[in-house]
Amino acid sequence: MSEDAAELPEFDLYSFTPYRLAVAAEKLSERLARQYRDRFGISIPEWRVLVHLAQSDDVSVRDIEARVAMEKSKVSRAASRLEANGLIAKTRHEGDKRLVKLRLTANGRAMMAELLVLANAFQAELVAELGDAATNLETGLDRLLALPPR
Amino acid sequence: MSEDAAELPEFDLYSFTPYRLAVAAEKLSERLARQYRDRFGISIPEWRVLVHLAQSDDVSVRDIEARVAMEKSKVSRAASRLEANGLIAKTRHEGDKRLVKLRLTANGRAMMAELLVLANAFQAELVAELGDAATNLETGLDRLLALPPR
DNA sequence: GATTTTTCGTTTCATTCGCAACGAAGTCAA
DNA sequence: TTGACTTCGTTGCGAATGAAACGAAAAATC
Repeated sequence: MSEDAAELPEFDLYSFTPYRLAVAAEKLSERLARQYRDRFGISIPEWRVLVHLAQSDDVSVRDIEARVAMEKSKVSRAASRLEANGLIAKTRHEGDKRLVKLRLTANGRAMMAELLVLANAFQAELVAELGDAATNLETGLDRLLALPPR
Repeated sequence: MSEDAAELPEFDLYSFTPYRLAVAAEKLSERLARQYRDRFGISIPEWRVLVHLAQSDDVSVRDIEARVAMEKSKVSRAASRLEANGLIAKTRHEGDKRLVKLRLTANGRAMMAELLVLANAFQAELVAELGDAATNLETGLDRLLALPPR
């Protein structure tokens, strides 16, 4: 008997965790990115650099690469744009001349003062929207982020 | 008195949910993408198209755009690559000639037979790795994905 | 102290992306 | 019918991306 095409294994995209996670992340990112863009004219990579600089001054590109999960070329380009826009200053490290020191300018600090308030509000609103599930989500993310790379 | 730079609001990047979610999603995606690439030579957009085609045949670009959360241009280009590689066939819809009908070729089906097994194994392994937290994560994602867009 | 190795940040290159514009096809309304 | 409007999929364009190559500087090795 001539057979139909073989059956494929069962698989449900909508319960596939990597897919769900990607869609959820994109959803939040887009929501947030819209705020940054509209209010401050910055992108997500730029946002990450700025946030890290707000937490600790005089950081190198390498530091940021390690701490905010971004390729160094991405960091480098984001930093250049931020410098061009007068939000950060780039100077050479005195001791080790390979390193760059990134630091918020006065303008940058002023902007971050606004931006961080907004970010905190975003987080609070999100937690409120999620209700009970907020705790579940964070527990899951904790565990996931703690998984060894492979 | 000349004042130091004003204090910035407290903000912790590592407890900021959009950031955590983005990093987690990227972590899983990368892990998965490596498998696809190494074993089958396909990208994530191509993967999404293929998976949807495995679930329901004769789909249009518009359908995929709606169901797998991808821009139509991304779908279109992914489909073109897949066609060039002989994994799917593109034909015009008979009734409405604007539409394209996408369908797995025999080669495509054969590959998906393998690929889907791998995907299921990936999911199972992930759940095992997450342990209890797997349920938490899914509950959180359910709620997050159900949030109205804004 | 000279020379190999490593680290740091930038830049080049090819690819991919999102957005807008487009032609083709279908729908709707006068 | 005819003309306006919408929908579908592709493509052109400029921007962004990751990977690799690069020069400069520091560290390690001999």
